[in-house]
Amino acid sequence: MVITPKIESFVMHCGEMGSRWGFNRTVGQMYGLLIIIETPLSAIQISEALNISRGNVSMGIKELQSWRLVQVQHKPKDRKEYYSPAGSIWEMATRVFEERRKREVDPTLSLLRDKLLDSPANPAEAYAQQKMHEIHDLLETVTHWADELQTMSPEKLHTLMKLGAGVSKVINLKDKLIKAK
Amino acid sequence: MVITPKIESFVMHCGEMGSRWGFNRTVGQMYGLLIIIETPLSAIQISEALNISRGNVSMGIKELQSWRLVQVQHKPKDRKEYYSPAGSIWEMATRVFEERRKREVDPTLSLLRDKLLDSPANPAEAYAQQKMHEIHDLLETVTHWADELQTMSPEKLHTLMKLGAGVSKVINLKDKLIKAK
DNA sequence: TTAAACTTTCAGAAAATACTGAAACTTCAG
DNA sequence: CTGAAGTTTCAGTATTTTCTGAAAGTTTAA
Repeated sequence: MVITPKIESFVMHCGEMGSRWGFNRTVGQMYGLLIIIETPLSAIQISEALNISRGNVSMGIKELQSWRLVQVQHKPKDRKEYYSPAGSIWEMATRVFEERRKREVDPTLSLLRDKLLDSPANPAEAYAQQKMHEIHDLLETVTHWADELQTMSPEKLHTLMKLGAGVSKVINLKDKLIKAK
Repeated sequence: MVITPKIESFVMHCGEMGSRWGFNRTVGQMYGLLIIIETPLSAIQISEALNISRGNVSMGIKELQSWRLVQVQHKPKDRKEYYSPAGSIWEMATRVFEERRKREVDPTLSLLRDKLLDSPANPAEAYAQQKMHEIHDLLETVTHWADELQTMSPEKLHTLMKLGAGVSKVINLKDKLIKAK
């Protein structure tokens, strides 16, 4: 495994960004390393490359697995487990996005649903519920939209994104077609 | 300012989610409180409602301002500053999204651009650069797409989201129209 | 000016989070 | 079975982040 300064700086960057992306520094570094190095790596290789303890690698792998971002492989005549990123870059982005939604949006959505069940006891609560309702609707719309985007194939999604604001025109077009009926 | 158990549980939830949304617990609570209480609140009111120090409120407000999520107001005959959420729920979501992109994506994009400037020194670097290139392109596409969505009016965006996977059909339609030329 | 009313800053304390390393556990070849 | 080769767990430690409260700074009415 060759780690040149360029590769190292990418890995360290992933570490620094780690916490912003939803995991911690070492997990970020581990993931960066697995992506940037072509061959699958064993736990001990990761631990040596990043100068972190074997135990920490084990915990980090577990974390990455909970995000469905790594795959385990075995080599013949070797009992070690070798890790590599699960799926293409595109799929990884999709997974991070999806998992983050689960962690960042779903709990709030369920709390709001719950709070919106019973009726307000006074004007302050009436206002509060109105706001909660707005947030709930927004999150639900966004969640639903994200769900649907994810059922689209990467290619179609790519087309859609490349289309950019052009989508707006296409929608106008559609509106006109409908009205013209 | 009336804080019923229902309102309190919303505020506490915002605190718990805070770190997942990009800020810390008290900042999350403060923001939740400002959203859910109709009247603008002074720093001291916030500090009392949440049982946190006056200094912490000052730092929290600063943080929320850096996210462009709060507004300051003044009441006549009163020197205190009163805080309230900036913009509609929809605008808030947009801002959080935008600011997070700035913090989570932009630094990586600029690192990648930099690393991709010079040519690979060996096969390991060639592989690494190929991966960096893939990530770069993905992030650039997504960033660009997000930029364009943000220039759309909230209503149009809402229409687009409600349309959901239907977008896919509209795109197909567009393709057919083009090909039919 | 002055001083009251407010805000901000920041050093140090407290709390939360991450990391280590050794022990416990698992697996499998012989 | 046994033990070598590996993985996981977790108590304790280290590091990072957050919070407090007192001091310094700012603004304005009189």
